[in-house]
Amino acid sequence: MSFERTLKKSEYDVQAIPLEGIAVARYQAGLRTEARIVDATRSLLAEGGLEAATLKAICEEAGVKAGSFYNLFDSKEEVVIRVVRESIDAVDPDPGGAGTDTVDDLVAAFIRFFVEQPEMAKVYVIAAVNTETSDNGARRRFLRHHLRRVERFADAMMRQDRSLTSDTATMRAEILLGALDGLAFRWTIDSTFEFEKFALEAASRLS
Amino acid sequence: MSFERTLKKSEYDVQAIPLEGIAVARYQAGLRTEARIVDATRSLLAEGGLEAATLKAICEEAGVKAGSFYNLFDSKEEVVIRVVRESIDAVDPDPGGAGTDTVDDLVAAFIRFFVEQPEMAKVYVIAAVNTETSDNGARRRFLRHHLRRVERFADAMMRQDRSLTSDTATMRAEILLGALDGLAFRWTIDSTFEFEKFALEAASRLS
DNA sequence: TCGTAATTTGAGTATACCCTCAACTTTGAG
DNA sequence: CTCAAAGTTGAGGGTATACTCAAATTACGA
Repeated sequence: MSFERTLKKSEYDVQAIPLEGIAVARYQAGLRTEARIVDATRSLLAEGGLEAATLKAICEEAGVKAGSFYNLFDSKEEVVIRVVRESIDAVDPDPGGAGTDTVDDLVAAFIRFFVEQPEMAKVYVIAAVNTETSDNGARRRFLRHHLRRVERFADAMMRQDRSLTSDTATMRAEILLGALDGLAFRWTIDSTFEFEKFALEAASRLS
Repeated sequence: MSFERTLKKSEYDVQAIPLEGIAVARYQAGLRTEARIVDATRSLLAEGGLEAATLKAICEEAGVKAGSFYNLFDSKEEVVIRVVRESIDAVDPDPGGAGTDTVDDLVAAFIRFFVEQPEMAKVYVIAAVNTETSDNGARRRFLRHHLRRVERFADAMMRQDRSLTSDTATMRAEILLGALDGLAFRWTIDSTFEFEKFALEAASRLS
């Protein structure tokens, strides 16, 4: 077992940024292929979830052979996580992190992610649950993402109510996010569940 | 595609109960084997989750060959679901359904399931999420189980507060269960999360 | 134009899984 | 004791998966 790992092309910024002393020149062809693979993955995930996004399907959709895929990515998981993260970021009410978002904004963004991109949301849930035992790195990424979100919710709560201490705000944020996650999960089991209505009700009771 | 399906031995009550006109006599050997398979599955699930409970592992642990397994069960899923269900029933505060359980009882039972049988709880979550697209029967089973639970929570809430209407009680029950599920999910990602503390806090805010 | 290095190929490896089935052995009621 | 039915065997079918690599091809800076 080695602690080093090969850095893949896709991990470098566009156009040859040196990293750890190693420069990698990117060709246009490679960048385009990378984009096609990411697009193909996004489309497959949005259409049929994780089940549909097999390596074979991704490569066919992207018009690429498996070898090319692995020239650019370390694993299938890598591209899946990247796509899911991009999808979440796409509904962020305050991408710049200016600290101006309200609790309502954040709740609305959460709801929007699940309502507008249900398959992607399910992938997120499944990946988060499945990841636990096996991949430690992925698990930590999910945790970090969650903690950032808790912090933003807590900050928004404190901006709204100056008398809140940081601790109680964090606790309330965890509970509100827990409820939202749970209701979203509820909805993945039964798509007739009125997720939005319940989520808004929960938010009003918990913030 | 056929709408009929073969009934397996394990689906009959012990000792030859006729069902749909077909009687099946059970031998002691078969009953013992069935028990060994269920025990092996429970032990593997509790130890290493779904990942550990492969057919091969189950058969080895039970000291049985694959053919024997399939003489008794239709599929691996069948025995897994049975074990998970039994585990949930094992912490039921009111197994008889006498209608005497309080909200606190139900919350405590929920917490106990996750704290005492974490791996089993994860299996429950994973199975519920994964099941969605593929197996429709399993999905409906999970949904039915959830709805029963909502009903029990709602009933307990109404016993506690006579002024509650059935609708608002149901809504509150859904939200409380959502929060509990979400917090449990949160805890599967990070085992240092103080699940019990947050769950109790959520319960006090939501009931 | 040249040569290095990025990219692509695609057949193949490795592996894991659930499940089947025809032949054989054991059970236990009558 | 008999014998039909229950139970058992275990090799292997079928299918899917993610991933590898040596060799061929292409891009593009110098």
